[in-house]
Amino acid sequence: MSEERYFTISELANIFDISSRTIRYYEEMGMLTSVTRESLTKQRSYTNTERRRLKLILRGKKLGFSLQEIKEMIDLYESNPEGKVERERIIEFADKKLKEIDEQILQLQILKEEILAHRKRFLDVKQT
Amino acid sequence: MSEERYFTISELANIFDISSRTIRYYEEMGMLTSVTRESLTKQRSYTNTERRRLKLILRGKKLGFSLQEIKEMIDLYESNPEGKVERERIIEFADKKLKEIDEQILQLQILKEEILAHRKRFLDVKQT
DNA sequence: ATCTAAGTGTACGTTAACGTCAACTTGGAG
DNA sequence: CTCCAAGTTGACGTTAACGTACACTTAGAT
Repeated sequence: MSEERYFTISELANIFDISSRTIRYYEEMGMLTSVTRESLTKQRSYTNTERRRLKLILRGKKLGFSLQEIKEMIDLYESNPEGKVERERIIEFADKKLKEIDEQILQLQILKEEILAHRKRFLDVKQT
Repeated sequence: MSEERYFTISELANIFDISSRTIRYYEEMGMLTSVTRESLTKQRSYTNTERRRLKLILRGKKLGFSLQEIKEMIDLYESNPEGKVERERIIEFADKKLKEIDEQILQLQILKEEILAHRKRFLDVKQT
């Protein structure tokens, strides 16, 4: 399953419709790690793994999370916890995030209802 | 039903756990209108209507919308459309927002599933 | 009337998340 | 080898959404 497909920075940028600068910025922030092939080259190269990470980051952004929050999630997501304490910390964090997400979904549903109600009021008014 | 309860700026700030500066900023942006009582006083006074608006704004923020987006929604929400064209524009806007919200809910559910799966993996590992 | 906590306008400061520009370096087509 | 589009590293610019500081003004308890 090891597809050794490599992406240049502008390829990734095009795929996700963002700028190269943005990708470099994410790397600068430690949210992305480019695979500089054997340090022979100075240009960045990305694998499918990075592609997926980028997708994760962008989804997080769309959902209103800050880059810092996203970084925290990804870091935990990819950490390999040694002891029991570490694992418990992760579980705890996950539960916290799940609660936040549920709350967010709930709020979105409320907003949705309100917009629907509002929309209906305008449909009802057939004549001025 | 006309409860003539008035709020000072810091009362509202305390209620929503934000700063007075933030409220003034929202007003400056045209998202909030203080009721300066008969222009006798120079201090702001808010009614329950403004309280609700503020709640709307803060919910929007929590959901990742920018103040500009929230302003657009509120403006449309409170506009009294004259003609048919105006009403249609509002319906259209509402439908667009509803789609966005549904998409956002979907993305949140996906994220939720991923976190749950990840969480499960750590629960499964009982012994190191 | 007075005093003080709360409010006001004005203005400059701050942080996140990039945009933009300049002065190079790199790599692949011809 | 030669070129040039694409990439790189700084560094400074920008915008949204407030924070903060200052020099007043206002309101309400005493």
